[in-house]
Amino acid sequence: MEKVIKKYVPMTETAFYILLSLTEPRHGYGIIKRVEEMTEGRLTLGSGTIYGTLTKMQRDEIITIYADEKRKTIYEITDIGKKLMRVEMKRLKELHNNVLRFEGDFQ
Amino acid sequence: MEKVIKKYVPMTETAFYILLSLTEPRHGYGIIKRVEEMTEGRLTLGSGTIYGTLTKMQRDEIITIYADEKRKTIYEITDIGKKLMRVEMKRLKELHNNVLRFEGDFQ
DNA sequence: TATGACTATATCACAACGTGACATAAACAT
DNA sequence: ATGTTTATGTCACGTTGTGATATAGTCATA
Repeated sequence: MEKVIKKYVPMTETAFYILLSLTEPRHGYGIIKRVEEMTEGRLTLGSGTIYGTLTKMQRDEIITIYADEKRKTIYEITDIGKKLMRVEMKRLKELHNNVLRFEGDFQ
Repeated sequence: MEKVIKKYVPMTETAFYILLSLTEPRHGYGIIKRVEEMTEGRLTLGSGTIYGTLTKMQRDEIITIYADEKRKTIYEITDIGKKLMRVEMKRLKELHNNVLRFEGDFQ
């Protein structure tokens, strides 16, 4: 297990949705809009969050630059990033199982 | 929507499992053991995490003291805490739906 | 009865994270 | 021209989880 996966799991909701939006290459602003769409407006990422996180993820080789246009830096997910997502998704399934198991106790 | 719910959602995995373990009243150390059990050993909470979080949650009336024995302070979840858990569980279901929708893209 | 393992709580410094404010500027429609 | 949207970046701030450190009671066993 790569060290970087331990570092990123458990992932924050923010980081998870950023990576989930990279099913195809996108730039920062495009990610913000895509996350809004996927969460039906519930989640709007701040500019500090998105550009800070993208820089950090690029440093850790979770994502990489796909294209560098004048006013857009477009990122794509790497193979390490995909592996990270598989691990995180497994954790989210465990979480979901526990939700189903115990939700009756909180009604 | 109570202010405290906005403050606690999205919840960290740690906070979520602490509350999920309170399907019945427990003390700090008992919560640590219960969370280990629920996650099959994956998650062991540090002492700083558990006692810090319990103090904070008590201050915010998410949990309350159920019994105060010599060497054990036993907590239970409040009605506000249960409502918070219902909101958080709804969010986790949205997350899980998105996992199912897009997991194929990360294989 | 001493020894070690386990139970139980508490505090502290530290690093990491998300956030909004602020700044800058290009693109585009009215 | 004017305002809105697109687009990126930096910064200070508060919150969080964590492990180290400390303290101490309980319990089995050698």
